[in-house]
Amino acid sequence: MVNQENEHIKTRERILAIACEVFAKRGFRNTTVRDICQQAGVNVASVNYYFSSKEKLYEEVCKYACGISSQDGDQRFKLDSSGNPEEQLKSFVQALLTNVLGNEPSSWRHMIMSREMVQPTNALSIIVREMIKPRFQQLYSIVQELLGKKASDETVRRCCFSITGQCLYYRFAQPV
Amino acid sequence: MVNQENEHIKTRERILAIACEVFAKRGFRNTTVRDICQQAGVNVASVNYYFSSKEKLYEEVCKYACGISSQDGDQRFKLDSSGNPEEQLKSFVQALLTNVLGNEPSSWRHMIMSREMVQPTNALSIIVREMIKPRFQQLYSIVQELLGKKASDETVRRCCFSITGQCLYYRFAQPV
DNA sequence: GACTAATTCAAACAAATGTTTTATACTAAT
DNA sequence: ATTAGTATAAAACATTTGTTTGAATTAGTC
Repeated sequence: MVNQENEHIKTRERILAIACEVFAKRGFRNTTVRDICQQAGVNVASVNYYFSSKEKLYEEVCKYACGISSQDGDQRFKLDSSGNPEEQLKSFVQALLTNVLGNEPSSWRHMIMSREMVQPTNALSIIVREMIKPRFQQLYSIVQELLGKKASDETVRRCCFSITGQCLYYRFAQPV
Repeated sequence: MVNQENEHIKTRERILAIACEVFAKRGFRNTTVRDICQQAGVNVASVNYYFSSKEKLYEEVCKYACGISSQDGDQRFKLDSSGNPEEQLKSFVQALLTNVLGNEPSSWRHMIMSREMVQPTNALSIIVREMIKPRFQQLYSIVQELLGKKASDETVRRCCFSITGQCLYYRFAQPV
């Protein structure tokens, strides 16, 4: 076999897809390799064959989440950079909320993100930061334009914290 | 031995105290009975002897957290029901923030609460709800008085969500 | 001081779980 | 068709971990 990139995607991707869901749903420790493999319909050894360990698989899941974020998600976030700041902020919040609260396949990314925030695992929270930082930057510029030049950096940051805080709270409070 | 209530508190309480910290710090699944016992300086069998299982010990920890909440915490919350609504709200937020952000021994309660919100375990989140609900009620009445009679229930609730959301966000965002 | 109940301890047990192994089936190039 | 590299499968392995056991020790009671 020659083309290592395009072949065997089937099982490898199947594992990755299932792993995303179940890691998001149950967390790292509550997820067993056997669970993933059973749901994916592959052999138990497959995880170590393709990802060499459960931990590496989880890293791959996180990277995948970040990758999607810079494709899918951020596109949705960047759609309307045309309107005035008020409208931009409105659509930003709307996009964030639908992303955060959605039950669609996209929501598992935020589940993993939430987990990482409460229980950071290794250096993976750094990867997660790659997903959070750009969004925060975006929101920061919107708020800055909205408040004008006179607003101090600290003020703008606090406003951003306040906004994202209110949005993310709905995710955390969902089980309550 | 006769007085079952007052004797042997030493090791039992020592286990409980350590368990609170380590469960809060590492979560349920990442905590081993051996860890707790080693840190507490007791034998491995002690957990099952006094609490009959790791899960029951965790329940006990949660109940303990709620118990403290209705003693310590809520006292701090109820201190100044004298001032006007604005002051009450201010002191409420202040109390919540110091409780949420504090590194003192009291903060482990909120760590466990946070975990339960992201990853509810069994019916224990019900117990946690006992800690959350009364506070929310308190905040609700403050906000209601602040907004006047004309404010709808939904409006008041949303304001409460907004406030607690902003406060709790600082806990979740701490690792970031 | 003897006796009974409670506690502590070391060891072992049993189940779960990540990982490795070894053999077999498959795929593609020569 | 043969062969070499790849993928899959079943079983076994090794470790972790919650729990149990049974003996030894301690504490309280008469």
